[in-house]
Amino acid sequence: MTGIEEVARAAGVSTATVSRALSGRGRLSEATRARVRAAAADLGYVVSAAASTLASGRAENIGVIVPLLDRWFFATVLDGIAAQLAPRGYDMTLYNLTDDPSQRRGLFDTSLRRRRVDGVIVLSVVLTPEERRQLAELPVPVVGLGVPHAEIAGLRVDDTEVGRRATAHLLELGHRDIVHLGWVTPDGVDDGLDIPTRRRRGFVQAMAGAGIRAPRIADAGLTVDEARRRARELLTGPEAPTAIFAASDEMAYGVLSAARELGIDVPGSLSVVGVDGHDLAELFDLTTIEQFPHAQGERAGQAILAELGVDGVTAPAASLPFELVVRGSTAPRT
Amino acid sequence: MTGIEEVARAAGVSTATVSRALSGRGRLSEATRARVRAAAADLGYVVSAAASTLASGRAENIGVIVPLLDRWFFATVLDGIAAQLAPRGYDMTLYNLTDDPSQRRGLFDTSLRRRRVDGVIVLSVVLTPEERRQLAELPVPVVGLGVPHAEIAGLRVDDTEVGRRATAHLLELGHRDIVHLGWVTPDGVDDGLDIPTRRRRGFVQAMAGAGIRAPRIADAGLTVDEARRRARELLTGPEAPTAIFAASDEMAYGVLSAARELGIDVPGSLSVVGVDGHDLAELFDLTTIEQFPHAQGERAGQAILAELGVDGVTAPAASLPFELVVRGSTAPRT
DNA sequence: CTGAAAGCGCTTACAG
DNA sequence: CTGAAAGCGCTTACAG
Repeated sequence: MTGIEEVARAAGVSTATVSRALSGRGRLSEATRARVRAAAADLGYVVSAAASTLASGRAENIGVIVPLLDRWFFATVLDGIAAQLAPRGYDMTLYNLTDDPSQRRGLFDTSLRRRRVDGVIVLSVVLTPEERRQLAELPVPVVGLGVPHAEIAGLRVDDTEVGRRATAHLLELGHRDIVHLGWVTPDGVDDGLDIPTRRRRGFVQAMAGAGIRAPRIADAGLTVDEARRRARELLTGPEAPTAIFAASDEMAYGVLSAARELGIDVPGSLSVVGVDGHDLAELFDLTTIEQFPHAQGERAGQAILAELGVDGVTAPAASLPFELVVRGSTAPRT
Repeated sequence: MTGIEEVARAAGVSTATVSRALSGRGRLSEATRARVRAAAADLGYVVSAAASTLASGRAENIGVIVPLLDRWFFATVLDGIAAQLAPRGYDMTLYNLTDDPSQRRGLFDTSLRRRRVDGVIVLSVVLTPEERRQLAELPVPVVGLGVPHAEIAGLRVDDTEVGRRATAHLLELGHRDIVHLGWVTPDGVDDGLDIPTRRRRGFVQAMAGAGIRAPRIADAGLTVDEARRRARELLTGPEAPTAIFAASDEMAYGVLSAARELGIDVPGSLSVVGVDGHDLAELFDLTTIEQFPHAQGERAGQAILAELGVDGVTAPAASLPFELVVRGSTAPRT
C-alpha cells in the first residue's frame, strides 16, 4: 500500500507537510495543501488508522454499547448515530451487551480499554456498580441515552411526562377504568431513573389528578407475547378495563392481539395506547407516544462529538422530545 | 495508562515476553506465561489496539457493510455476527451504506481503506461496478451475505427454492389463482442473483409444474405501506386471487392489512404466505418461510473468521437453510 | 509556512 | 525459552 513517504515525494514536500495537509491541522499555504491532496488522491493514498491513532491519540471511532441488537428501537437509534458520525469521518464500533457475565467482563475489562474508541455511547442498559465504575474510569467521554444511572450523564426522554401524557389522553376521552401495563423494573437501577418506573409514575400522577387513587397497574415482560398473555388475563378477569396504557408499542401489539382473540372491539370497547412510535404502529392503527428514536440517535451522536470538541458540533439539549400521535386504537368511552 | 514496560518490570521479563504471553503467540514456558498474565491483570494492563495493530498488521476488527440499519432483518443478522466475533476478541465496526453518492464514495475511497479492519462482511446491498472493484482490491477478505454480485463470494439462501416452496404450499392447499407480490429488481445486479428475481423465478417454476403458465406477478416497494396499497388494487380488481405469496413478511403484513380493511377473511377467502420469519409473524399468525437471520449472521461471522484463519473456526456451508412455517394465514381453498 | 527528528506502544525476526 | 533492537506508519513539538 502507498505510504506517506511516496505522497511526500510526489508532492515535493516532507511527510510532516503531507500529514498537515491531509488532516487539516496546523497552518499551511493553500497551494501546498492543494498540491499534496492532489498527489494523495492520485496515488490513492489513505492514512493508516493504526499509525495515525498511535501517533495522535485520536481514533476517530466511537464505541456504542447496545443491548439486544435485534430490537427495532435500538436499530433505529443506531441508524441515527451513524448518520451523525459518518459525515465527520468517525466510525462506529458496536459492543453488544448480553446477560452473559463473562462476555460483559470481557467488554468492560478489555474491549473498551484497548483505546480503540474516542468516546462511548451507552444505550439504555442496566449496569452493575462495578461496570459503572469502569465506565467512569475510561479516559474518554461517555454519553448515555436513557441510561438509568445518575452517574452516567446523558440524554433522556422525560418518561414521567410520557406516562402522564398517554394517560391524560385516555382520561380526556372519558376513560376511568384504565390499566397501565408496564414492564418490570430491572434490578440495580437508580431510584426512579429507569423507564418503566417513570412511565408508571406518570400514569399514577395523571390518574391522581383525575381523582383516581391507587389505579390499576400490571406488569409483563417487554415482549408482544408476554403482554398478550397478561392482557388476556386482564380482559377476561372481573372489572375488565375500558382502556389500557401499554408501556411500549410492542406490548400494545400484544394487547391488540389479545383483544382480537377475545372478540373485543378496539376502539369500540377498548382503547389502547402505546409508547415508541414503532415501525408498524401505523399498520396497527395504534395511538402512541412517538419518541423519534432516529432523532435520539442523532442527538447522542452530536453529544459525543461535542464532548470531543469536533468543529461545528454543539451539545444538544439533554431532554428529548416526544409527541402523542392519535390513531384509531383510542376513542371516547361509550 | 499502564504500558507494557511496567508489566515487564513487574513480571521480571522483557517486553517481548509480555507480548508473547498476552497474545498467546510464540512458545513460552507455562510458568512465565502465568506470571506475566498475573502481573498484567494486577496492573490492569490492556494492550493498546493501535500499537498492536501497527506492529502486527492485525486489527482484530471486522467491518460490516449494512444497508438500512433500521430494518429488522439486518439488525437480527448483526446480532448473529456479533455473537460469533465477540467471544474471539474481534470487534465489529459498522458501515451504513446509504443512497448518498458522496457518503458511498467516502466509505469505499477512505473508510474501508484505512486498514482498520481485518475483513469485511457485506450484507445484501447492490453495488456499482466501481464499488465492487474497490472491494475486491482491499487487502483483506470479503464475505457477502445475500449479495447479488457473482464476484463477491459468500453465503446465500437458495431463494429460487424459497419461492418454489412457498408456492408449492399454496398449490398443495388447492389454490390456483395465486398472485406473487414481489419487489422490484434493483438496477445493476447480476442476472438472477438478486433476491426478488429468484423468489419470482421459484414462483414461476412451481406454477409451471402445476400446469399454470404465465402466472400473475405484481410488484411493490419493500414496505408494509406500498404492499398494502398494491394488495388493495389486486383484491378489489377483477379476478381477485385466492392466495398471495408475498416476497417478504413485511409485505405480507401489508396484504393482511389490506384484506382486513376490505373485509376479506384470511384465511377463509384469502391465503397469505410471506418470507423471512419476522419477529411479529407469529403475532400476525402469518405462514412464512423462516430463514433464520440470526443464524445467517453467525455463519457470516464464522465465514470471515475462517478466512482469517482464526483457530477452531471452519468455513460454514455457503447455502443457508430455510423452513416453511405453517400458521393460520393459509388454508385450503374453499 | 515548512522540515528534521523524536516518539507513539507495541510485535517479531533474529540471535543465543 | 527468552531478550535486544528494529520497525510498524504516522503526528507534532521544536526550530528555523
